[in-house]
Amino acid sequence: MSPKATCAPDDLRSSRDAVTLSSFPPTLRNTVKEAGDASGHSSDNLPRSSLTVTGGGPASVKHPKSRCEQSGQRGRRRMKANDRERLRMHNLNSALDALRSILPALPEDAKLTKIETLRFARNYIWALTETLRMADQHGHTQGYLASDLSSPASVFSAEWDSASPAEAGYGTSDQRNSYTSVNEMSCKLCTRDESSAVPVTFYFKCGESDLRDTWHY
DNA sequence: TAGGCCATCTGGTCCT
DNA sequence: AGGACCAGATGGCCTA
Repeated sequence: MSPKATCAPDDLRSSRDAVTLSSFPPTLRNTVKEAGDASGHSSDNLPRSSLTVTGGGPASVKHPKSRCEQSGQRGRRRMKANDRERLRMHNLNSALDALRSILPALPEDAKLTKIETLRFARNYIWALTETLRMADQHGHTQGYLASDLSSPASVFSAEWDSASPAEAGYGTSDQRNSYTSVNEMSCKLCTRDESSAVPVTFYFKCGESDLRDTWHY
């Protein structure tokens, strides 16, 4: 009942070798680049320490010399490294925002956390892949998929549901709560052309679950 | 108030 | 040598 992905999506670990801008589609790549050029000053990721020094971490304990106290070449190198690291994290957050933006629309005020975004994206990609595979099996690939494949959003409509039918009890008045606390997200994918469409509804989770927990109709 | 999430600082490691 | 990446630690903010 629970189809397993043919690929191995479990390894979400990114590495400097695997994740590069060139690995993104042009549109997303541009988005990421723009975010980088903008120093990651998105509304959600305003650098908190651009003007004030916060955090400091264990280093402030283990290494009494703070940012302000460090002097000389060592201090300058450290400050440059901090700036680079800050920008790197801003770029990473911008990329995550770009990823959120291409995922199926969420209810208002239901912004996914970082880990939820990654997990949900993985499952969403898997669901799209399965949909294509099933459409191909039914011989419906030629007509509508070929022309729209570059734009999944135009091929599929996605409807959010607070919970799967089997777990309808999870629904609460608080959408955000129902999505994140319960750790359940479901997405119904339908092809646009109902006549030739393969009706597929996926329900999957954004929590720490294996794709084996994903099921479809 | 506890717990989750996040931004930041920092030193270590690897790569160019 | 310098930059990129990573993980650990810490404090701030928010919510239940």
